Amino acid sequence: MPADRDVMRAPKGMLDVLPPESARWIDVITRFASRAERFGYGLLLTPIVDHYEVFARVGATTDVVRKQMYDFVDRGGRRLALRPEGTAPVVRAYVQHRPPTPWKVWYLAPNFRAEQPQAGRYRQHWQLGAEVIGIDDPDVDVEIIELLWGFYGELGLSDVRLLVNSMGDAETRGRYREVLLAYWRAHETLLGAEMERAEANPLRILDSKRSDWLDMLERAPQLGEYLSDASAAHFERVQEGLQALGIAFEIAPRLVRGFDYYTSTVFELASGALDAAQNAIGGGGRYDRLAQEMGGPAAPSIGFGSGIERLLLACDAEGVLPVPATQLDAFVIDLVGVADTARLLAELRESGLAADRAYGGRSTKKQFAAAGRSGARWAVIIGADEAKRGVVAVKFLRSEQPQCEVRREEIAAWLRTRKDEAPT
RNA sequence: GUGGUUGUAGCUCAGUUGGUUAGAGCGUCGGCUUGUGGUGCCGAAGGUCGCGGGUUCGAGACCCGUCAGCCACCCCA
Repeated sequence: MPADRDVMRAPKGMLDVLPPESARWIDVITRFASRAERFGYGLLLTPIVDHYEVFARVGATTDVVRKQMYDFVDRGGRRLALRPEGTAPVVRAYVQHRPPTPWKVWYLAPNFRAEQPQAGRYRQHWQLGAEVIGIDDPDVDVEIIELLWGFYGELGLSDVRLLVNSMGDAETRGRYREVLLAYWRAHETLLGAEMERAEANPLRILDSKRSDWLDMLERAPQLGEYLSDASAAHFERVQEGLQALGIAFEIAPRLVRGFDYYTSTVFELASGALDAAQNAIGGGGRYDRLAQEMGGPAAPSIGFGSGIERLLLACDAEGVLPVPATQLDAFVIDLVGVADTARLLAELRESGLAADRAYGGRSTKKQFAAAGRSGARWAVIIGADEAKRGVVAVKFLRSEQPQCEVRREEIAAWLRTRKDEAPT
């Protein structure tokens, strides 16, 4: 049996998010939810586990599926897996329920991948994402990128690069694959042990970060040259749409991304403030055949995922989205142990004010210290003398205004009025 | 999964060529006569030196293993 100290802690590569840091999560999630709803997307909630096959369909050469999945057999003998990525469950839900298209949904969900953890790379990480199922209009590609791009702007991020590319359709990819494979074979010496990987999935080598391959990669044949007329036209319209909205992008010919299901438009948003290898804060693309591959109707689709942990690292690096200051309005201080404290506190809270107190019969001094630490705007003091006269004392904790008295029955309304007048 | 690096109180870190009861700052708690916070002064709690083994008369310091964080590859958000 392992010792408590080894086991009474979050599993490797997984995080606890404590207050006050967690307040930033509320902030990020709320902004995304509000923006997505404004764009006409509705929240989709799917189970945290799905049948193994749902993810297996994502692709046989997709690493996330092949060697990073947390899968298990449940008590009914079903093979299930913790969700390793966000798109497959959405498409599965589409295939199952057949909602009218275009089906526009957003989601917030944890993903699980058993990889080697690092800062910005966790075994459980949370993604905010959006998908549009059942339409291949390039305007949708533009909209989905705009949804994500503008979200980063709303968070205050400015050092973000948008990389776009087109993977083409199945036929172009097949042709390109062969060309690329021939090219890798010509560089077999340089590839060495990685030649096996190159044979299995020639595209995967393209976005390698190895410096000794840089020259070889730059000279490699480019996918763009092999695009069909239809694919090229689609990609062209996406670029025009982005330009029309003033969204700055770069074409990244070697951007191929790690999921087999991608076709046509793919994109990635990289934070320039993160110099680590984990600088991709969001990414996605088209997957025009996935619904069919899951046994559903033809439903060309596009979507993206954005990792919350990385997003927050990028915010830290840019010095934006600080931990929000406390929102506490009032701190109730009980100087004489009167029974009214709980009642007064309840009144304030029920009237919509954020209010708190100290516990355990602390001394006056300690209660004021706690009030100061809490960041509350006012201390509402119940003393023997005041209670006798039917009033409470109000002290301003964030300014030098003199302390005043307010009638006991009016205190909630009194604080509400002042809170609404000057919300600081 | 591969390679590298780090690991001392809740947090950030000291800890001299291995040598007695392991330190500081911040934070927490308490006190400075019990009705007024943020500053000040005093005090306290809090550490199996990540864990296990080894070398040694003696290990927080050295060696091996292991776990965890971090970095690169890989992959990706």
